Amino acid sequence: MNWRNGLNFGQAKYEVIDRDTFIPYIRSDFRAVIPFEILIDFTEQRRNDLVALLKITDRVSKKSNIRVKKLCRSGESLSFSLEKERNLKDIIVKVLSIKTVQDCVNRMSSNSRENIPTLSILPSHTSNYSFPYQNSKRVTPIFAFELEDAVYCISHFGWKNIIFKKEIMPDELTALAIGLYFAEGGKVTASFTNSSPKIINVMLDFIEQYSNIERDKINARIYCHTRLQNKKKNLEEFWYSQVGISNYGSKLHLSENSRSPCGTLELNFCSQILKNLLCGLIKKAFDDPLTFDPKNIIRGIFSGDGCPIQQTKYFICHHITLDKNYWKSQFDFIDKLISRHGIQLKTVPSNPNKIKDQIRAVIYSNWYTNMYFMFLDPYRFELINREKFARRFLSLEKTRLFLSLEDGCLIKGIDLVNGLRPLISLRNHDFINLVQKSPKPNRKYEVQFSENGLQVRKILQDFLNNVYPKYRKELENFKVLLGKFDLLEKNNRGC
DNA sequence: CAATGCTGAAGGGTCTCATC
DNA sequence: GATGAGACCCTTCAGCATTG
Repeated sequence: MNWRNGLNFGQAKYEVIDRDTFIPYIRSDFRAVIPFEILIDFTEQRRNDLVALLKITDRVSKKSNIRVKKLCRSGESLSFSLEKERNLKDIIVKVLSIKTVQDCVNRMSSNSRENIPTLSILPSHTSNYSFPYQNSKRVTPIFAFELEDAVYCISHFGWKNIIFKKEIMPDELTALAIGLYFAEGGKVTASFTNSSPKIINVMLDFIEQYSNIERDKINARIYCHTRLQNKKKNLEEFWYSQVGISNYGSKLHLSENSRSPCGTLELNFCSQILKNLLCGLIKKAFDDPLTFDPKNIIRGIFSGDGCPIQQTKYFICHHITLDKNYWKSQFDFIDKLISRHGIQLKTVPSNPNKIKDQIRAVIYSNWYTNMYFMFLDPYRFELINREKFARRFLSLEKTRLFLSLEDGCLIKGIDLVNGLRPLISLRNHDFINLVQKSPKPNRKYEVQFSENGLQVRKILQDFLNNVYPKYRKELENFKVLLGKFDLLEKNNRGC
């Protein structure tokens, strides 16, 4: 090769091809320098704090990668490491951009609700904890370059380049991912744990859509009951078929406590930058809640962390468990979303000064609110809770009565006090009117539906006849699927 | 309808060690 | 000194029961 001397000490060797392209000379420590004549096209001075965006092409395989590299002073030149590319024999480097560390850390601000610039939500530094960041420390800067429709990132001490799309759409998928990561995402590392393939798929879809992290490269591990320890292969095949992940840990994560028949999948994205991007999105949803459709975030949160609780025979409430240390901001976040639907969220215990250990946000919903909540479909991605909530609501006495009530039917006054008492609250909701038709002692009332009442009953009937059967069918299909992988339990505790 | 109490287990934090 | 990858361990919570 026709090496010619560099400008610096005559020791840097490289071959300049073009204004921005060169063949590097790779030293024994896998470092190479950027030719001075190329460097000065990008920056006026050789400072210590520069970061470069380089396109590195392997001339044998013709494959190229765009990578962010921190530049280091090396004598009078600036060098970068090619250790990561040490397997490539014949490479050519094109300099795309050079910026100062400060410029790489600067983030644009944006109030856009149409397309959210990735750089407006990506934090400038990684933190050792997730949103809401209380007691969290800034750990290391995240260097970011915008190029065409992508953002290339690396953390200062990291060696994994992450590529994001330049803009994130505030659509359904993003809102769901925000809710899901808020509920189930790792607090310290970028991880995600869940036993529902549907939920895992939403998260993976989001990550694949907006980053270069692909699902078949993600590390996963299966958490399951000890009785499944001989079925590692079945479990892996099941999860591969459902979410397309093939990279599993060498051992199962066994526990006597696991209940899911297909185990719980633990994903490790191995990227602080990804975790921080997701936290940035959650923060955006918190700071500027009108950006996202709240019902999709709610669906994420409830599918992940919520559960419908049948408190009494007549009453269903909804729990979301909060983190003991961060409950206040978590509560505010959920409350902000829920209140936009006119639903009231409360904390238990109601007096925060009495907090011993467990804090949860609860929706103490009356029948009417619960019906609205059911139509909102908060548990959309959690088959079991989704069916459970619908089944419990549809079996409530008041629901059954409302569905079976005929417009214009006559009822006895005595029944209003006993079995048909729920009619009074239906009247209070203005769904029906009770018109007295005969006097004491054998009072009779005629049930007259209001227009609103007829309409709501029709929606509810449609739900009972068309929507709820689908929930059940999905649950059945899931059991059949488990059977195919020989994972169906005889006593079937998980379902 | 609202709030508190209780208990086994579900889910998530933390550790280790090699690597950059 | 931070990150990535893997493995282990323990704290917080789901869901019901009871009381206000």
